[in-house]
Amino acid sequence: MSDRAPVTVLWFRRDLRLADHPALVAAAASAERVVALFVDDERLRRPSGAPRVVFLDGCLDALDADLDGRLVRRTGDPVDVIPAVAREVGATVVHASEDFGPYGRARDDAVGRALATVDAELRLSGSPYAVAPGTVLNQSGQPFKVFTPFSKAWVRLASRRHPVGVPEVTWVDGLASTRPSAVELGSGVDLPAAGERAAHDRLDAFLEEAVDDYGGQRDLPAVDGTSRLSPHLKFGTVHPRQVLDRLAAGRVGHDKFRSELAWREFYADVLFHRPDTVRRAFNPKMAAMRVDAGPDADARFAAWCEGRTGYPFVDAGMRQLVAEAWMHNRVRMVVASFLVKDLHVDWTRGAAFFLEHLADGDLASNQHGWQWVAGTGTDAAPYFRVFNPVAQGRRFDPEGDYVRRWVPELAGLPGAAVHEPWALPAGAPEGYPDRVADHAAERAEALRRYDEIR
DNA sequence: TTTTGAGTTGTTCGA
DNA sequence: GTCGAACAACTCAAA
Repeated sequence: MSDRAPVTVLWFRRDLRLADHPALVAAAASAERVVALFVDDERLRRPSGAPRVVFLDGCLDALDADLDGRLVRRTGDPVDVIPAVAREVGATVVHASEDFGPYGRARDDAVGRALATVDAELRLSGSPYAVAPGTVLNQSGQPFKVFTPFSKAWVRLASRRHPVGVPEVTWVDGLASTRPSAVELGSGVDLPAAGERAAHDRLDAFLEEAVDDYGGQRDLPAVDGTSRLSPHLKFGTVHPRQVLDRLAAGRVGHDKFRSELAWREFYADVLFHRPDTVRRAFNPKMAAMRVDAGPDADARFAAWCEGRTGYPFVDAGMRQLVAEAWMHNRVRMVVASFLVKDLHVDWTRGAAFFLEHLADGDLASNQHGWQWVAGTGTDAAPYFRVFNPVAQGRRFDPEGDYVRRWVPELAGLPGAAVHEPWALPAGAPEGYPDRVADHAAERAEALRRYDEIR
C-alpha cells in the first residue's frame, strides 16, 4: 500500500542532526528516497560573524560525514535554489523544520510561493524548540509577558514530548554541490568541536560532571560548571527535547538547568510575537532613554570591544568572547551592564558585537538578554540594578583565576587583588589600561537618565 | 470585575 | 563586619 512519492527533499537549516528530527521522519515516511540539502544563503552569513559561520561549516561537514558524503550543498537564495532542486530531482514536496525568526518566516513564505509555481510545496514539521513559539498562552489566550508563569505553562507542554530515533532513509546520491568561499577565523580563535556526535558528547559530559552542582557552580566563570550546549542548540545538532528527556524531575541542578532552557524558549516566543524587538525596546517607554553617541562614545565602545576598559572582570569577559567565540553567562551580564550603564552606549551596539563574535549567537536570546540588562525588555531588570564590575568579580571569581586566565597583564597579581589593580600600593601593572570610566559616578549618571524618562 | 500576590541574575547606605 | 531597608512603581496572571 505504498502511496509514497518516489523522491522528496529535506532542506536542512538549523537542525543539523539525524536523530529526533521530525522533518526527517516526515520526509522518510512520505517518499522512497530523500535528498539531503543545505542552502548556503549569503544572508545567513551576516552580520559577518565568522566564528558562527565556521562553526556552522563544521556542523555541515559532520552531517555530510554521517550521510556518507550525500549532503548536497548549493549556494544562492533559497527562493531560487529550492524550486530549482525540486525540479531537478522531480520532488513535489520539500520538507523542513519550522523557523520562527523574523528572517526565517519571511524566507519560508517566499520559498513556499516560489515552490507553488513549480507545482510543489514546502511542508514544515518540528522546530528548534521543545514547544513551538506562539503556542504557550495564558488563560486569556494571550502570550505571557513575564517569565515565571510562562515557564510553568511551558514545562507542562514540554514534558509531553519525547525524542524519536533516526528513521530508515534511502538518501539520494550523486547530485552536484556548490560551496561558498571559505571564511577565515581570526588567529587564535578556538572553537568547540561541531556536529551531532560532538553535541551529544558535550551533553553526556555535562550530565555526568556538572548538572548536579549546576545551581552552585553555574555562576563561577573560572569553573567549567555550565553546559556549553549553546552553539549546539543554535544549530540543532542537539534538540532541547533530547536534553529535557535526560533531566530528572525534582533534582535541584536539573530543575535549574531546565529553567535555563525555558528562558531560551521564552525569548524565542517573545521575538515571535514582537519581531520589531530585534532592534527596538520591547518596552516603548524605555526607548526614550538618553544614550551617548559620537567620537567619545565610539572610543569607549572600542575600549569595551577590545577588552581594555581597565575593569579586569569586564576585560576578561570581552577577551574570552573574541578568543573562544563564547562568554560565560555571568560575565555576559556584567559586560553588558557595563556598556549600557557605565559607558551609556546603546544596547543594540553591544548586541551586534556579540552576534559577530559568538558561535552561539542566537537572535532571540541575544537581543532579549541585552534588553533584560538594559532594562528595556520583558520582565527586565529594575532600573536600579546596576552591576558593579569589581563586586561581581570578587563575588563570582573570588580567587581571580578567571581574570588571570584572560588578562595576562594581571597574571602576576595574587587572588582577588586582580579585580582592583589600581588599588594596589604599586598601582596597576605596566601595560594594563587605566579605567575608561568611574563606576560610582557613571552609575549615578545612569540613574539620573532613568529619572528623566520615568 | 476586582483583587491580590508576585516579579532571574544587585548595590549601597546606614544602623 | 553584618544586616536589613531602600531603591519605584507597575504590570501581569490568576483566583
